[in-house]
Amino acid sequence: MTITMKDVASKAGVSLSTVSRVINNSTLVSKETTIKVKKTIDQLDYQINDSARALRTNISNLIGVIGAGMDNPFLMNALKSIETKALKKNYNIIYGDSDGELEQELYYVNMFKQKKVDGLIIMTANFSDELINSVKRSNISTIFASGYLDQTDLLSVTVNNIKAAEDVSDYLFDLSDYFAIIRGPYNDSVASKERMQGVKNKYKEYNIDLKDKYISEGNFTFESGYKSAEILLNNNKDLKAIFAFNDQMAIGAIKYCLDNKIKIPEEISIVGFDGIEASKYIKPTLSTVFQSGNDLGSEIMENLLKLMADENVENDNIFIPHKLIIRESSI
Amino acid sequence: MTITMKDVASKAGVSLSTVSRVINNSTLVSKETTIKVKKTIDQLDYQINDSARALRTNISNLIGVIGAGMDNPFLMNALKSIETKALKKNYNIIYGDSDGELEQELYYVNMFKQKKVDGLIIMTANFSDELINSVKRSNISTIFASGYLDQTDLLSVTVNNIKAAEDVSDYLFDLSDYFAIIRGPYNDSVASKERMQGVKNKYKEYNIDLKDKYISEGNFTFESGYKSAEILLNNNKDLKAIFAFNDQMAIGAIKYCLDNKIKIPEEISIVGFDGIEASKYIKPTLSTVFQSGNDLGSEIMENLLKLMADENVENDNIFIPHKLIIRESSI
DNA sequence: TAAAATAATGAAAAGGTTTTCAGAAATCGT
DNA sequence: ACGATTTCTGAAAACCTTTTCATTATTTTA
Repeated sequence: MTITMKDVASKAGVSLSTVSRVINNSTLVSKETTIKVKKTIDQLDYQINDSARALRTNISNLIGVIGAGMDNPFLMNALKSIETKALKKNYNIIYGDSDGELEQELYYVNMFKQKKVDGLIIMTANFSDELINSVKRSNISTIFASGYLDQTDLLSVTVNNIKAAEDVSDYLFDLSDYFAIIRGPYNDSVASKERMQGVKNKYKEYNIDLKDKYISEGNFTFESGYKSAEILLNNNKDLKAIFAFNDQMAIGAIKYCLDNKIKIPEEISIVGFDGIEASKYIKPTLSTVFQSGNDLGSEIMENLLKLMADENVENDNIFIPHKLIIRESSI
Repeated sequence: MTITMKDVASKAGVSLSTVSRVINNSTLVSKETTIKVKKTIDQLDYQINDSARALRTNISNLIGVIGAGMDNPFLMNALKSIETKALKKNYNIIYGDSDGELEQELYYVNMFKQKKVDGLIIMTANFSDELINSVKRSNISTIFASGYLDQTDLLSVTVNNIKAAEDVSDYLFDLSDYFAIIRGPYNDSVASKERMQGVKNKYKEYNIDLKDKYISEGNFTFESGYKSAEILLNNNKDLKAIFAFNDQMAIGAIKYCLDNKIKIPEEISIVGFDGIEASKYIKPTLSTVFQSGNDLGSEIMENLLKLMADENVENDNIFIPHKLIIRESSI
């Protein structure tokens, strides 16, 4: 039923090989033949069978991406950028969202192995050993992109979470004797872990005790930010500043303050992380660490392409720029 | 280099066919052989070659989705739901974002044809004739999901944009003699067109003149909402209500009002569309037409699976529920 | 117990490409 | 004008599965 190269060949009166050559822009076919074949391809509305091609060439033109959280605008910006870059090189993105479930992640890695993806991008919240091992065994060119990796044989692209958190800490210590933190899930997020590290570094540097009651665990949602703000403000009567590990939680925290007539930034300063578009359009506008999803995506793809081409990649851990942007939610 | 079924077969001391049978859970292989083969598969870490399988079976286990706007949380919710449902049936999602470019869309349809996707979901902003024709020619089971389609041989799943806009109109006419609209791009969005139709219906029903100056064209971004609010408020001194065709634009409009000390809802009521999570966390909270991305995704997949299984689908145009939710931004 | 049915296995074809190898036709150099 | 290149084309193998058909071994039936 479906039209194959064979049909094209016989209709055009040439051999299979010739048709294939035309399709792949081989130089060794005469101009007239090329035209003739192309015309028949159009006439028959012939479509390449990518499975057959992939089988033969061992190239799938597929890049697998495993991520956590399609409700995360920053991640989606990065994904969009990845997709755009990929398409330019004729790669299609095959995306699997794990929702943070390890089992899902492993399942996806397996599926992607079977699909023989040419490259793999891991943007999961956490990098479990099982995941890393499964990826390593696969021998697929892979970029990790939620945080730093200490394994020298693996490549990561990420914002410098530690440094960024240190920047925020420095800024907030200027405003107040201490500040509270709305972090991500304790065991499930590299980014959260790293940002926490940055905070700890600064608390230590300034010799200030980082008490447990300064810290609340959220899960990167608006709602968890709202609830965390309530807890933190109740437990710390003189609290003057909160650092939330993403913008959604920061916005949730702001909402809690507004609902409870707590003045921002007069009574409390709030800083987020990511710099999503919405952070500019809430009132008060949100102070936040801006990182560009576009930057992340570009850097990921650039390096992945190098990796796939077996070129040397200069650095194990690549950082994208970040910038603390002060807006109305902090003073 | 790569391990194939042949390797498994010879190591396990059985034939190729037997290995294949074990992998595909055929009943006609003895218990012992099954165990033996499975063990060797584990030992060798054998992975199926999906290209070969797809070539042979003509089933790719791939579902193509073409969408516009990964920065649209509602769309992403739907996509997430699609993906979850798909995975349960062992389908992988291959997503292409067109950014509203027709050329991109056609390109993706072509790529997906070549990849021999088993099903196709079109969530682009607009359904151009070219796109529709290309899809039709492909003979791939397809669901359209941004708006209603009058072609009886195609299936669409969408919120009832017309009815929803009528609901909002009725509500706003209760508040004020007229209201302004922030719509989507003129030619590029079915949803916008349909919602506009709903508005027009009600203006007509109540015999009110829908003046051009009541309408501003946005592009579904925060920023365009902000700018549109400025234009509308400047051109209509006694304006009491604005209907924005999505939540982002509504939030942008709110921001403009707050920036300019225009009281919401006392001086102006604002209603959005979609009911994204953020609409609950801005201040004032946003009145909006809620539709569930989850509903949309489920309904799409359910019908797509039926379509792919050649089952009859009862309805050409399937509507998912919507609900006008009144919050603080309107009275 | 012999014939018939069932269960388990293997050999081989088919699916649609790409690519190597060989060969024919055309062009070149001298 | 002849052999040597160069240009173009075709035949056939290979990629890795699934599946049909045939075959052997086992169990059932009368």
